[in-house]
Parts: sequence; structure tokens; C-alpha cells
Amino acid sequence: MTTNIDQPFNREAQYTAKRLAVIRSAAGAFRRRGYHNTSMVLIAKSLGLSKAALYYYVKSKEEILYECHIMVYGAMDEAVKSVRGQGENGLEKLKLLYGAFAALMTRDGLALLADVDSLKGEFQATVLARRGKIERAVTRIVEGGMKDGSIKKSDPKVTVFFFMGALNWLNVWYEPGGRLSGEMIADAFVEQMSVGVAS
Amino acid sequence: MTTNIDQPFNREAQYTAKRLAVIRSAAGAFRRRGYHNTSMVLIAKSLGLSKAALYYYVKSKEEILYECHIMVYGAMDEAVKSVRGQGENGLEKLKLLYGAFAALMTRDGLALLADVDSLKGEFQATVLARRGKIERAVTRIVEGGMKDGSIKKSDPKVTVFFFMGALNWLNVWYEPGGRLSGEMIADAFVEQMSVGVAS
DNA sequence: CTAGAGGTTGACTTTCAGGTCGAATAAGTT
DNA sequence: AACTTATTCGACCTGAAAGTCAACCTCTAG
Repeated sequence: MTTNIDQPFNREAQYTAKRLAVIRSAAGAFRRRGYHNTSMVLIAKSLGLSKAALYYYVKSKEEILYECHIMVYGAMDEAVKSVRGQGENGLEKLKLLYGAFAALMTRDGLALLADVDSLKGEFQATVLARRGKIERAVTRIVEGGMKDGSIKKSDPKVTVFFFMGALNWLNVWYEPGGRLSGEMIADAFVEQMSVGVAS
Repeated sequence: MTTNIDQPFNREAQYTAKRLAVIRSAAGAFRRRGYHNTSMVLIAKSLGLSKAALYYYVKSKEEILYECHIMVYGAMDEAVKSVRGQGENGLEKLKLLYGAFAALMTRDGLALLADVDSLKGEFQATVLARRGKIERAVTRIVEGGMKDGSIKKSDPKVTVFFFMGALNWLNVWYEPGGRLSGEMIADAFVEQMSVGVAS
């Protein structure tokens, strides 16, 4: 388990670090086996803890799933922010953003989980809102590209969902340390995406 | 429930038709809510049956999921077969095949379920084998296109997974009867895919 | 009309994973 | 050392959903 060695005596930091470790570890298991095929006991064991200890850091399994989603969308929001003002036109901006997204999935070990339906009420509403926000941000860039002539005119929603789907599918087949490096995949994805949408 | 009205007195046909209805209905529910969020009671109710009656047509819930997968891969195999000898080059062949795949998802209500991990032993092995077979068939076409110059040279696996991901993601956001017609989506997907991979 | 196969059911059992709790241990403070 | 707070655990509880079963309708053939 990753503890914060910089602040060994700061209890709050320790707690936060361990909580994060729980969520990251669970995220990996969810990605590999799926949410419902991953028991709390398994998550606990992979961290060398008992199931009961998990509940010291987390309120419920559903909360873990929620945090997994939020973590990814938080990182994606950052990526969106980081391309503000970058790129000469819509297409260039989109390439930067899509490359950043791909890097999140391959380099940072984050995963876009599809299991939104296992969340209820407020949790689900929030996650769907975050996902919608990202989709709109991407769509806006695509629309900008259609206006400035760098992206071929078409239905923006379909255009966006096409290449965002590829990102989601990454979770299923990409394995770190395999024949295909994350960088290679990211580059290929950016290339294939951009050629597909360019004018 | 859809019964075979052509052969009202053929019991075996009735049985087969009803069994199919169970699987199709379940497939829809699985697509919308996910496998684990769909109970047998719910599947039964949506057909106007009790849960116990379901087990007259099906051995287990897992078997239903298995049949759902097999149904899709069966249809995809057909699609692969139907493009044999068609198309002047690899790219054209790929466009035909991909269009057929998209039509399966949008027109025929089939869905590529991601939940392979909920299957165990033989079931899972078989489904993974079928999926692998499809992937190889598509990859072979792409490689052919790279040889004949119609498709840009790149790593075939990454190329294939990119646009196959889009197909999988369709399940999540496409809703029949929505603003976007199935045909429109299929056409857009074929276009975006082919431009993305063409030389 | 009725026998028996086809089809359906309510009520039951079983299993398993999420979640709780009070006790036990470790770590930090005085 | 004594006391307090942070962690952890074994054992237990619980509910939901899969799966079973014996009895009960309902056809159709003869």
C-alpha cells in the first residue's frame, strides 16, 4: 500500500493517502474484472487488509465506484483546461486533447468505467453530469473546428461519440507492459482520430 | 411475447420461439441496465411470466448471457461471410463489413455486451474464442488493405481496435427512435472509420 | 371427454457478498 | 507508564437474487 512517506506523522495525510490507495486499487480491479465481479474482500486482500478495515476509509462499495468515476472525470477536466488557448485551430486543439485523454488511460492507469448503472440517485446523477460536461466540452471543440474549416462538417454528436468510443474500449483490451506501449497507442489513436474527422 | 404464429401447433417451434424471445428480451435489458443490474424476476415480468417459467426455457442466467453473446457473434460471422469476394480492395471490403456491423447494432437491436467476465469456464472460453475469431477476420481484411495499398500501413491491431471500440460504445448511448437514426449513424461511422484508415 | 404431455406458478431453499460491531492492537501524547 | 486516539480484525447479520420443486392449469390427440 502506498503511504505518504513525506509526511509520516501527519495523520490526515496518511488517511487520505490510504483512502486513495483503496480507490486506485479498486479501480484497477473494476477495470479488469468489472464492478460486480470484484468483491470487497478481494479489494481488501489485494491491499493486505481485512474487509472491515476498508470501511474505515470508505462508506460503501458504491462510493468507491463513484470516486473512481470522479477521479477520471477530474483528470479529464484538467486535460480540457490544459488545452484552453492551445492549438491553432479546432483540429489541432482536438488532437492535443485526445492525446491527453489517451495518455490518461495508458500512462496514468486511469480507466473510463462503463458501469454507471450500478450507481444510484445522487451518485449516478453527478457522474452523468460530469460525463455530459466532458462530452459537451469535446463537442464544442469539434464544432469550433467545423466552423474554422479544420474539421469536416457532420453531426457533431456522432463524430464525437465515434472516437470517444475507442477510448472506452481501450479499458477492455489494453494491458500495461504488453507488446503495445501506451505512447504508441496514444499516437496511433490521435492519428486515426484526426484523419477521420479532418476536412 | 412473440410466438411463432406460422406454426401454432408445432410445439417444438413454439418452444424455440419462446426461448428466443426470452433471450432477446434479456439482451435488451442487459444492454440498458447491465447484466448484474438485471434480475431474473425483471426479465420474467417484462415477458409476463414468473421467474420459475424462465427456467423452463433456460438453464441459468449465465446461459442467457452466453446466448446473447453467441447471437451477436453469429450475426457478425454472417456479416463476415457476406463480404467474402465483395469489394475491389481491402478498404472497400472493410467499409462493407463495418457498415454491416453498424447495421446489426442499430437496425437489428443486437448489442455487443462487454460483460465477458461474468461468464465462467467453458462459456467464457467459447465467447472469447468467437470474439477473437471476429477480430482476426477484421484484422485480416485490414492487413489485406495495407498490402494492396488502400489502407495506410500501421499496427493492424491498434487500427482495428480503434474503430471496433466505437461500435462497442454504441450500446451505451444509442437509443432506437431517438434524434439520430440508425442508418445515419451507420453511414457516419463508416465514413469516419474509412477516412481514418485510408491511405 | 379425458389422459397425459406441455407449460406455469407460488412458495421455498440456498448462496453469497455487502455491511456492522465490539474487541483488540498499534501509535502517539503527556 | 498511563492514557487517548487511530487502525484493524474476526465474527456476525442481512437482504437480495439465483435457483428448485411439487402442485396446478391448459392444451391437443385420440
